[in-house]
Amino acid sequence: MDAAAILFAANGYHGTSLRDLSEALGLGKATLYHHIESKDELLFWIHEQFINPLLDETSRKITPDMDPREALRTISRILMRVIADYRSYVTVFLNDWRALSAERSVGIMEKREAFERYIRDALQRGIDQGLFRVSDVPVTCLGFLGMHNYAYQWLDPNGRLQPEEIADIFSTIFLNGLEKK
Amino acid sequence: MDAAAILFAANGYHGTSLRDLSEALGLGKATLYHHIESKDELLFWIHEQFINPLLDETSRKITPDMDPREALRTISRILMRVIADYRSYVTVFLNDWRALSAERSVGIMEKREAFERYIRDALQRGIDQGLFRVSDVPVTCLGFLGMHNYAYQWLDPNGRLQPEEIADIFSTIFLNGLEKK
Amino acid sequence: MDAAAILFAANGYHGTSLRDLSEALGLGKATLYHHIESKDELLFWIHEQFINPLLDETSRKITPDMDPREALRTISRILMRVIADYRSYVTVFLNDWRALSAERSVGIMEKREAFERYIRDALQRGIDQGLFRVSDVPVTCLGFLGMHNYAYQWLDPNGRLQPEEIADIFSTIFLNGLEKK
Amino acid sequence: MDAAAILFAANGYHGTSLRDLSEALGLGKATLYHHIESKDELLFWIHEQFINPLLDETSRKITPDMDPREALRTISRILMRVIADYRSYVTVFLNDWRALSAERSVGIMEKREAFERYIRDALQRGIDQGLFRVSDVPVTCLGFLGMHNYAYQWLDPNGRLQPEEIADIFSTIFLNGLEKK
DNA sequence: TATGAATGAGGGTTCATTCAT
DNA sequence: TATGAATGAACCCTCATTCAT
Repeated sequence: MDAAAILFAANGYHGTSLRDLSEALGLGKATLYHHIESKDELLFWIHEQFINPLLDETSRKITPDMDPREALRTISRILMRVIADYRSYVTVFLNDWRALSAERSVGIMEKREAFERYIRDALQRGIDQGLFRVSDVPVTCLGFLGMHNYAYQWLDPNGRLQPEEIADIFSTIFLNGLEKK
Repeated sequence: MDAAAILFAANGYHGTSLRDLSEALGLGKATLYHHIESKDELLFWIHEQFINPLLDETSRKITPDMDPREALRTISRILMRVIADYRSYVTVFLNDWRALSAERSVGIMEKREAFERYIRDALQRGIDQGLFRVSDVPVTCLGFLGMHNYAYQWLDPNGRLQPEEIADIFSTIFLNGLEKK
Repeated sequence: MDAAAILFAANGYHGTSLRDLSEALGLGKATLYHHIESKDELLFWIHEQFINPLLDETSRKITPDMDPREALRTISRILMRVIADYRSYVTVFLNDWRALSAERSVGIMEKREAFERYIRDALQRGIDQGLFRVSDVPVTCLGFLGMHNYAYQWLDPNGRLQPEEIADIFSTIFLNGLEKK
Repeated sequence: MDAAAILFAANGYHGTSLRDLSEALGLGKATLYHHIESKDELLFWIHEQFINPLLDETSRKITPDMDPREALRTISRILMRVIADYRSYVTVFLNDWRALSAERSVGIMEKREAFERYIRDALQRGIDQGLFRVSDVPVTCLGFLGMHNYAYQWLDPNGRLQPEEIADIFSTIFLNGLEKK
C-alpha cells in the first residue's frame, strides 16, 4: 500500500493508526485485513519496497573492476534517484526501522549492510589504486551515506534540481575531498 | 528528564508510553505529572535540550569575520561534540520533530534554521572570498548537515575515534572538496 | 459437520471461529455459508446429533414392564456407548448448551429431560417393586447421570476397557448400592 | 473478582467479554485493568479459588490410616460442600479449564490430580483391607468424581437438601455398591 | 458450488490524563 | 511529593455475516 508509506512517513509508524489508514483508503478497518496480515507486515513491506530496488540497481551497475570514482558517482546517483522515487518509503526506512519486529529486522539489516558494502568497497579500491586519501573507511562511508540519506528530509520532487544533479554536487565534493594530490 | 530522552530515542515518541517512563523512573504514573505537564512538553523540552547548547556554542565561537574554512571546521567539531554529548536528545530531535505540537514546533524550527544559517553563511563567505567553488549553497549546506547528523545513528561514545576526530575527517573531505584550485 | 463438533469440543463454541472451521475444512469462509445457515444452527445441529440417537436407542430398548435393574443396566450401556461414539458431540452438548439460542434450547432441553425420565422411572419402579432403597429419586438420578456423563472428559476410545465394560462397572456399583437387603 | 466467576459460569469464559464484566461492576473497561492483569489471569485465579480450598480441606481431614469408608464419606462431603460454596468457581473450573494458558494449566492440573489421588488411595486401601470389591480403581474413581462434580449443574443452594445430605446419599450408594459381601 | 471483498460490531488491551487522598 | 483508582478514547485485530461474481 502506497497510502501506508505516505501516512507512516508523515506521522511515524507508531503515530499512524490502522484507522487512519483505512479512512485514507475509504475502507472499513476490518476490510484492511483482507489485504494485509498485520501492521507489522506493512512496515516490513515498506522497508523492502525501498531497499530492494536500491540494492538491485546497485548490484546491476556496480562491478568490482569499475573505476572507484565512477562507482561512487554511480552509487550517488542511484541512491538519490531511489530516494526521490520512493520518498515516503525511505522516510519510513530511516525513521522507523526500530519498530520492525526482531525477526523481520534481520533480513532488512543484511540488505542495508550489503548496500553499504558497495560504498566501502569502492573506497577501499580507490585507496588501493592510490586514488584516494582516506583516513578511515567506515567513517568515510557513513559520511557519504549521511550526506545522501538526509535528502529524504528535504528533497523536493518539484525542486530546481534533479536528483541526479544533486547527486553530482555531492559526489563532486566527496571525490574532490578524497582525491590524493 | 534524561530517562525520557533515552526511551524516546529507543522506541520513538509515539512508541513510548508514560507508563514505560514512570516505570523506568520507579515512580507511579500519576507522580510523573508533578514534574511534567504533558507528554508533549517532554518532547519539546528534549528538543530544546539539544538545539540550545548547539546554537549557543555555535554563536559563541563563530564570528562573521572568521576564516570560512575555520568556521566550517569549528561548526563540524561543535556539531559532532553535541551529538556525542546529547545522543538520545539528537535522536529524538531528528526522528520525532513531526510529533511536536504545531505551536511548539515553530520555535524549534527557527532555532534549527538559525543554526543552519551559520553553515550557509560560511559557505557564502568562502565563495565571496574566492576560496570555495560551490554550485549550490543550500544543497551543499544540507550535504554538510546530513553527513554530520547521521552520526546520531552510528556514533559510538566508546568508539575508536573521538567526536572531534570524526569531525576533522568530515571537514577535511568537505573543505578539500570545495576548495578552488 | 463433524469438523465443527471437533473444534467446538476442543475450544468451546465461543472459542471457535468460523474461520477456524473453514480452514479446518479447506474452504473459504464464505463457502461455509452454502452449507450452514449460521453458527448457531451448527451448535443446535450438534446437540441433536447427540441427543437423538441417545433418546431413540433408549426408547427402543426400554419398556415400562422391564425389570428396573435390567433397565438401568441397559441405559448405562446405551449412554456410555453413545458417549463413546459421539465424543465431540457430547462434549459440546454438556459444555456449551448455554450458548444455544433461547428458542432452540427448548427442544433440546425437552429431549434431555425425556431421557432423564427413563432413569427416574426405572428408579421409581425399583422402589415400588421393593427392589431399591432410594432416599431421593431425583438426586439419585442425577448421581447416576453424572457418573456416566463425566466420561466425556476421560473416556479413551483406544483404552483398555470398552464402553460397555465401563458401563457394567458403573451399573454394578450403582445397583449394589441401591439394593434392598 | 466474584463477579467474574459468576459471569464466566453463566456465559463461559469465551462468551464473557471484559466489557460485560466491567459493566457488571459499574466500572469503565479500562479501570478493570488496575485490578487485574489480564482476562487469562482472572480465569487462573478462579480456578485456584476452587481447587485450593478443596485440596486444603481434603489434606487436612484425610489421613492414610483412616478407615477407607470414612475417607470416602468425608471426601464426598468436602467435595459437595465446596461445590456448594463455590458454585460459580466450580462451573468455570469444570467447563473452561481448556481455556487456561498452557503454563498456567500445569499447576492447576497437578492440584486436580492430587485431589483425585486421595480418592484412588482410599479405594486402594479399601481393597487391600478386604473391604471393597473394585474391578478397576481409576474408572471407579472417575465414577465417584463424576457423580459429585455434576452437581455443579443442578445443586440448588436453597434446595430441599443440604450439600452434606446429598453427599451422604451418594457415598451410601457408592460404599454399598463397593462393599464386599 | 465456490470465493474474495466488504463491513459494523466487538474482542482484549493500553493510552494520556485527572483527581481524591 | 507521591500514588491508587478512575476514565473515555483509542489501540490492533477478529468476529459472524453478506454479497457480487
